[in-house]
Amino acid sequence: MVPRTDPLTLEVVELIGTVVARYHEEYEEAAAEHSLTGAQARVLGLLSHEPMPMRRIAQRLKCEPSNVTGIVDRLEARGLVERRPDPADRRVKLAAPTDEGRGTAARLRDSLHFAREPLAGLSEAERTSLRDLLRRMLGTD
Amino acid sequence: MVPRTDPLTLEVVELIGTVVARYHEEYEEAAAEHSLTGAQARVLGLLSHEPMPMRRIAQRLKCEPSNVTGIVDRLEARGLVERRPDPADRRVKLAAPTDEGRGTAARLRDSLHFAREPLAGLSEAERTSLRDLLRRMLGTD
DNA sequence: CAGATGTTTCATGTTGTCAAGTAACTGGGT
DNA sequence: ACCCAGTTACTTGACAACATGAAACATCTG
Repeated sequence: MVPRTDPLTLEVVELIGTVVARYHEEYEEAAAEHSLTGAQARVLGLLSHEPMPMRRIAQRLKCEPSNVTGIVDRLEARGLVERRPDPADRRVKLAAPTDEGRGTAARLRDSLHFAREPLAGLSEAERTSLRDLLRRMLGTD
Repeated sequence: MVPRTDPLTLEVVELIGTVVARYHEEYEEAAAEHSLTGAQARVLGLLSHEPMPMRRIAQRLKCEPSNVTGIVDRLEARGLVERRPDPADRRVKLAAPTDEGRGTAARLRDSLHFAREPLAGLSEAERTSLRDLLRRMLGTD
């Protein structure tokens, strides 16, 4: 019943685990530099692309909507995000970044060095190859 | 000031973000199947390799030692882990998995499908290539 | 003995779930 | 057109887990 996993696959899995760990570390660190928690940074990053209803944020974060209420509350209290009515549906509240929120999101993105610097060590051909392999792994092809 | 990032690199970074998200999802899901939280599963996994002092667990998890106290408390309350004195230093408590804890850890590892199934779609040459690229990215070479 | 180290406890804040409540939309049936 | 039942969006409240920081305690080290 135990799936047979050859050493090569195991090594790749372990490498991915390391990538995941490092990515998280750097993400939290970058968020902390802007006095944000990881969850707050993720939401702000989402909203900086486009405003969206609370419900949609919850779907993206894969958590309960009631949880999003609190996170947006805290972002709103700090003036980084605001709630707007949705003209098409009065039940809906659209969360949108303020100007300051947009600025913070941009600075946050820039301080997210991960994978950008390490990737610089790879040639363009290698990066293309890495992209294709990751795509296939994720079934994004 | 903004580091120039070509579209290819950006895409790779985004793909890695997706990998990270999916990895976490599956990890939490696998943990939940055994009625564990993510943090508890991580600690149990750590200890299943070898017992270690609380302090070391905190270093591995990159959190405060006082946090580990609570996580190990909950694992101990469920009979998955026990605290033993360290014969060499009476201040230290070694956390070690019980037999049941070892079993749970093993079942947990087996239910961690991530990357194993997706990787099956790659040929051996491709997996080797992916391994080498990840190694170089991580500076593990 | 003085200082450093390992663990716990306490206070506090954030994230997460679930259940209940309110407001607003939707699709019948009359 | 109207109303009503059911659904959907969001919030609130209770509660558990996770996380930090400060303070307490026992123990080690020089």
